[in-house]
Amino acid sequence: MARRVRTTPRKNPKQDRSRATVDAILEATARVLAEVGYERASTNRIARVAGVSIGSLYQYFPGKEALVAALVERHVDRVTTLLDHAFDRIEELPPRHAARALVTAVLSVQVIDADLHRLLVEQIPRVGRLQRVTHIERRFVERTRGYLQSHRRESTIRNPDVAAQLIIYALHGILFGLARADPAQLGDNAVSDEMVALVTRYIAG
Amino acid sequence: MARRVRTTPRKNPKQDRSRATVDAILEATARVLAEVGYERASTNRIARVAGVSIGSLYQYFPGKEALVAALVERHVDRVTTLLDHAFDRIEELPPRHAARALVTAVLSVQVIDADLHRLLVEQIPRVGRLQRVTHIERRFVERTRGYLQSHRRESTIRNPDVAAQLIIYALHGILFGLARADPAQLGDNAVSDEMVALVTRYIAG
Amino acid sequence: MARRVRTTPRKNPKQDRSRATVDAILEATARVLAEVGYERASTNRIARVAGVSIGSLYQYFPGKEALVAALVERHVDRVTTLLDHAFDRIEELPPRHAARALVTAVLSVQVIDADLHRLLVEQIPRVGRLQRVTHIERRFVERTRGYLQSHRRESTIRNPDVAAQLIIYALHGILFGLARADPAQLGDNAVSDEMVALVTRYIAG
Amino acid sequence: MARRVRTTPRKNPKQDRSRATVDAILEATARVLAEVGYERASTNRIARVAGVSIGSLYQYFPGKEALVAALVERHVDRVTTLLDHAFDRIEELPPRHAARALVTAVLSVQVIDADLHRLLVEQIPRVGRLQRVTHIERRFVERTRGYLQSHRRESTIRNPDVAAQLIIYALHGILFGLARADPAQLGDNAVSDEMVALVTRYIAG
DNA sequence: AATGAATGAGCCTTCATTCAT
DNA sequence: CATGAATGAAGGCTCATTCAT
Repeated sequence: MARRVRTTPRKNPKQDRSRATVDAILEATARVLAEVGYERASTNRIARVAGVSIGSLYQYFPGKEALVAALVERHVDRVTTLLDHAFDRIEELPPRHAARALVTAVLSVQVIDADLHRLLVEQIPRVGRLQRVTHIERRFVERTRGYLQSHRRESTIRNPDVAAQLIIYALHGILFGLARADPAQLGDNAVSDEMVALVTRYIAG
Repeated sequence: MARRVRTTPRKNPKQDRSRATVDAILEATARVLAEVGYERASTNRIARVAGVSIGSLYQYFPGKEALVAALVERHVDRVTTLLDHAFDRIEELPPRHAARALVTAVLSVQVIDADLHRLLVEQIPRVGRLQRVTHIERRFVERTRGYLQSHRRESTIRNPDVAAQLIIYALHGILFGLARADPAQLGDNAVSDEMVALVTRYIAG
Repeated sequence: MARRVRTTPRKNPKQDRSRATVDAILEATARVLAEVGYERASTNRIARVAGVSIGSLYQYFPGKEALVAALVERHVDRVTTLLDHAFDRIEELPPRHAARALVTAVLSVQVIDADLHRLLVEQIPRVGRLQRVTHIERRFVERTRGYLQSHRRESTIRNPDVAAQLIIYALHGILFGLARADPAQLGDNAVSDEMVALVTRYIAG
Repeated sequence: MARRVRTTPRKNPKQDRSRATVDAILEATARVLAEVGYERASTNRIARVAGVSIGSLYQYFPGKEALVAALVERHVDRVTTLLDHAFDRIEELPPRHAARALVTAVLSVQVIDADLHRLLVEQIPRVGRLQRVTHIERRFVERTRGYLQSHRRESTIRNPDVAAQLIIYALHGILFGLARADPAQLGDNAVSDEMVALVTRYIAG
């Protein structure tokens, strides 16, 4: 179904000049992706937007997939970091407050780079190893399960495995559903309060 | 940003032979889309798979986008019909039971044509008018809001507008989250029960 | 050392129009090859010279190698036919006269398409299956050995295996040596007489 | 037809380090040429194999053709030297023995650098001044003619001009014919004896 | 209507070559 | 002198689309 194509960078930039080039290329990739989508994003276009020759682009990345893969990598790293810190705090809280912290954490993913995140999740064909985007999700699920397990006594949840998935997928779905329907709502307190209510009633019944 | 291209069928098949041709083409489109993705699905390939000459294909569809659009159209129609019937029944039920009926309805979307649905939602670049896929979602939200409003007295929901969105997006997210993570769970009763619990506690909390 | 690339034609021309296209392409391939050599012969250039779009070229041939392979095929077929007829006659002759007939046959290869033959033998990188050019040579050797064996009694040759190779390679070498140094000599009777002498003394010495 | 490109080295290595660099580059050129052929031999690749930066390569050679030209030059020089010494001895011999000495000399070309020789003769596009490879051949012919002329009395040859060409081209052809068909035979005494017989009968017939 | 040959814009990619460091 | 980042012309190839038959 999919030819395997190398998606790892070709060389690690050693000099400052090259690092700048690589950055410009990735920045341009994100922009072009946002503007015209994966399909219509061509390496030539990306190079042009980056203000870099097509040759330079290929010096560092073996193709379009690699560009996106690098972008994903970077984004996943950032989000994972953010997320782990958030959960370190949540761990200590009782369900009532954990729910709000959780919702806040999920919403904050948008903050890092809202457009990019949607882009990467929605627009990228799920070819091969790009699935790393779902890594974030798995990690969210993992930590949520951990929480539900250790707070079993204070919670109505009897099946942490399933519940953790439902919670995360639900929040994720809400996030993107709202983004699709009307992004403005994402900043609305009434909305986040309602999200908190949804989760609170579920886990603290 | 996007060339406007005609995406409506060129002619309505009046004769049976034509209808058969059109069907073969759409079927082939779905298959090829599933096999290689939108980007690498070529009209020539689709024509070949359909056992039809490329010329004939263009006789009925003005281009690749139109093929996908027609596929979407067909799918949306089917799902919408299914959905409307489901909601006609839900309307009558009290929140406790409505929750289960709703979950069932949402899960049944998968039943119609699981792969196609995911395909259309995930893989199709959001170019222009393909957003019609989200039509289904909007309709679900609409009817859910209707339900919440008319059953306000029996429910804890105070903000039907927001709540309807959360519920639908949440269920949608769960549907696809599970499909991504482990499709087998979709048939698991423990899972659907938990989904029901999530919704029930929220609206009948 | 060499990526394997398909070198067989993509489709067999069914209509007259396509046959004409294929012919034009092959003719152009030969011309371009002669003009600029294999390395600098680009598919785009060939298409241009053929008065055909690059797309058409790729409709029939998957790449440069395939073009040359087709050319080789055609040439080899022609030469092989010519050669077999010549040997049918030689078979009957005593060594003295066989030598002249052989020299004539070898020289006649030039007649079919002198430039093309040199081109194919000399200029084509010996990638993979292009070695079919040497098919001609092997066949010449084969039939010469057959002759030497069946005429053993009238000849001084004791080792037909080696001798057949020497004779053919020698004549081949002379052919191309003269062509390189001064093609005009190829039509000179003094030269062909001397070639006959060389072979005659060797086998009927 | 061919852009004129400088093919002479840019500077003469004066220091030992430079000479080592140049040698490494030429060695790498030969290796890469043998591995992937002229067409796919890139200067970057050669530089990498030579363990030298691409910049350094261009410090000494103005381009790819120059690399090959230098290689040719070196090879031609070596072979010419070898050949001249051989002929100095042949000059003194009567035809019977001269034939063997000649065959030995021709075969010894292979010894110097068999692969390289074939490479240079066969694979190098006949662009422009690379024809210098044929220089060797011309020189062989020259000296053979000289021999035939001065030994006219002991020989059956009446036309030294033509005969010299035939002999050299024949031996050359045999050399490469055998190399193509089965290189192992090149070391076989039965084969060299037969080559001697071919020449002996011709000139001393 | 159906066919499929032909088209050519445009994408991906390589590689000889330059030049600032 | 050496380095290697950067360049961009040019080639290979695909594929949406048209149109003569």
